[in-house]
Amino acid sequence: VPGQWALRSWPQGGGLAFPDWAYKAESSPGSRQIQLWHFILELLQKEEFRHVIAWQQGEYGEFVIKDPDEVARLWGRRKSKPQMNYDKLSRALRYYYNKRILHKTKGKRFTYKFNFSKLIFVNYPMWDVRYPSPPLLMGCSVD
DNA sequence: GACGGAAGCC
DNA sequence: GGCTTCCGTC
Repeated sequence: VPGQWALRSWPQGGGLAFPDWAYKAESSPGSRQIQLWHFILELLQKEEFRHVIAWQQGEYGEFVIKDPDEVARLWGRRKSKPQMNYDKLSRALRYYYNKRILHKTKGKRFTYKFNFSKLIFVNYPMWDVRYPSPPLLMGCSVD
C-alpha cells in the first residue's frame, strides 16, 4: 500500500531497511504463483538462511548466494520443481535484468543487486515518479 | 560462472 | 507472463 512506509531494519546490516510491501505476497497482483524475486527477499529476511543467502553489507540491495545448490533446492521445493538447479535459477534471475528488477554485480561471484526503485514501479504503476522518493529509497541504485 | 537465444510449460 | 529446460558461447 503506497503511503504506508512501515519499515523493517537490520541491526547488523549497517542500517539496511526495506519498505513493508517487499515482504508481502500480495505485492505481485498479476500472478498467483510466487515470484522468484519475492522468494529471494523472503529468504534474505530470515536469519536461519543467512548461511545460504545474505545481504552484502555496504551496498544497499546487494546480496550474495553463499550456497547456490541449497537456494536452488529450496526454490525447486517451493515451485514443486525437483529438478531445479542453480543453472536454471540463474537463468530466471537473468531475465530480471531487462525488467530492471535485478542486475549482476560484475566480478563478484553469485552476487546480484536489487533495483528497489524499479520494484516499486512494477508493483505500483500509479506511483508518480515526479514525486519525491520515500526517504529510505533514496540512495538506491536507480541507474 | 555468466550470458542470452530458443522452445516449452501452465 | 513468468518462469523452466536446454544449450552454445565466451
